[in-house]
Amino acid sequence: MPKVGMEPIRKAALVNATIVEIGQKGTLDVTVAQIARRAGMSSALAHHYFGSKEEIFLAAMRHVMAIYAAEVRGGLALADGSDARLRAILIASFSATNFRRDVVGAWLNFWVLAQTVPAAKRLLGVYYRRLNSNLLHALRPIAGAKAGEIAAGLSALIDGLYLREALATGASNGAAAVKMAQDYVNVQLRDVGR
Amino acid sequence: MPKVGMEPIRKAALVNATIVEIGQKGTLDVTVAQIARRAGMSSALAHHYFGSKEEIFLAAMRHVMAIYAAEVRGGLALADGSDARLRAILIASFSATNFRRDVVGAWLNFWVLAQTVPAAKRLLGVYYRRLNSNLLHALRPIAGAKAGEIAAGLSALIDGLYLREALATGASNGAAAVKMAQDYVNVQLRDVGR
DNA sequence: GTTTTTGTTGATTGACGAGTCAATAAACTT
DNA sequence: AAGTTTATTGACTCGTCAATCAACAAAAAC
Repeated sequence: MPKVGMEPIRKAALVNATIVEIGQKGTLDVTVAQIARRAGMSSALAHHYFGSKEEIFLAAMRHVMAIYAAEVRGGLALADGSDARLRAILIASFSATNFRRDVVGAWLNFWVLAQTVPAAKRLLGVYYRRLNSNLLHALRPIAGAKAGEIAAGLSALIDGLYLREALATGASNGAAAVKMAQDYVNVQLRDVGR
Repeated sequence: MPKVGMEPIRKAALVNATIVEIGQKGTLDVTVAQIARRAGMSSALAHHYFGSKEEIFLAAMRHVMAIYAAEVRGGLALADGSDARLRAILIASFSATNFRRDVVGAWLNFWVLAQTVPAAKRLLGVYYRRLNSNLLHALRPIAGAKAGEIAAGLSALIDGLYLREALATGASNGAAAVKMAQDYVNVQLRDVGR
């Protein structure tokens, strides 16, 4: 019963299934068959649309990052002033969509993937550069010369908070993470002199 | 040419080879044969001594953590006063032995392993609890009520710095990491009022 | 000096999984 | 209506790898 125009639907389903599967299993060691099954199709079809497992992984990674980027952009568009901009970035980083357990689990595994697969590394590089640029833009007016240092520390802290979330057993708590990151910035700024 | 008393030597060689292999390849996807080959023996012998691949991984993880714990203990033994204790922990965390690229790469992969293998998760739990207890012990006298919060932030920051190191391309720089972590503490303390 | 323990490996087994292929069928094109 | 494109899958290939086994050798124990 082939309906035409399935490609984007199938691809999207596979991408979502990949994120859930990797995040839930907590490893990149998921089979194409498992992903395809979760997405409601045969593994042959998954190969048909993506060509290889690696491509599936990269598409999933791209998707996670795209969602994140969109959310940041959305928040930033409404933010007025440096403090608000900073806050918007943090809120997006730990939002319900991005800070969900399985998504964070997927992130952790994409980090690992980036160690092996150049394309994944490039993707991650894009993310880091964008985050840094966003942070700098928000910080420079209020932190001056120390903006660079604070941005570096903050982004490391964000990564660390993600890592903890991936391993935590309790319910995930984005608000607490935002609070901790925000506190870091506040204290650093107070040190600079507002 | 079987010399007797090989067991501990072989096991140690396998553990080291495992860390290097995982760290260098940047993935848990290393075969027993690769590890054994690097350690100068057949894969059958590796199985003979450890029983399974998982046991080899766990032994390697235990080893990395044992080295780290020993180094912290060593530093702490010489440290006089809270500031010195804190400093000792940070220096050990980013020392040349523990902050080596392949070791950090192995760490990252052990994090992933902990998502799947309960025994690995337990091991990591031990590490976290010990780190937290060490940090609290050093911080309580100088940070009072805020000690818990600072310890949590600091350990997340340490994790984040490890993560960056695992992904960084340039030469590893433990001193910079120590500086950043130390700065975090300093600023937080200044906020509390010394 | 025979038996047992310890060390060691090449060869084999058995499972699993990525990727391919041939076949089937609905839907568009002309 | 014939031909082409798109969707879809079951069956198969081929490689890889963890784990086991049988066999051999040196030391230690008896």
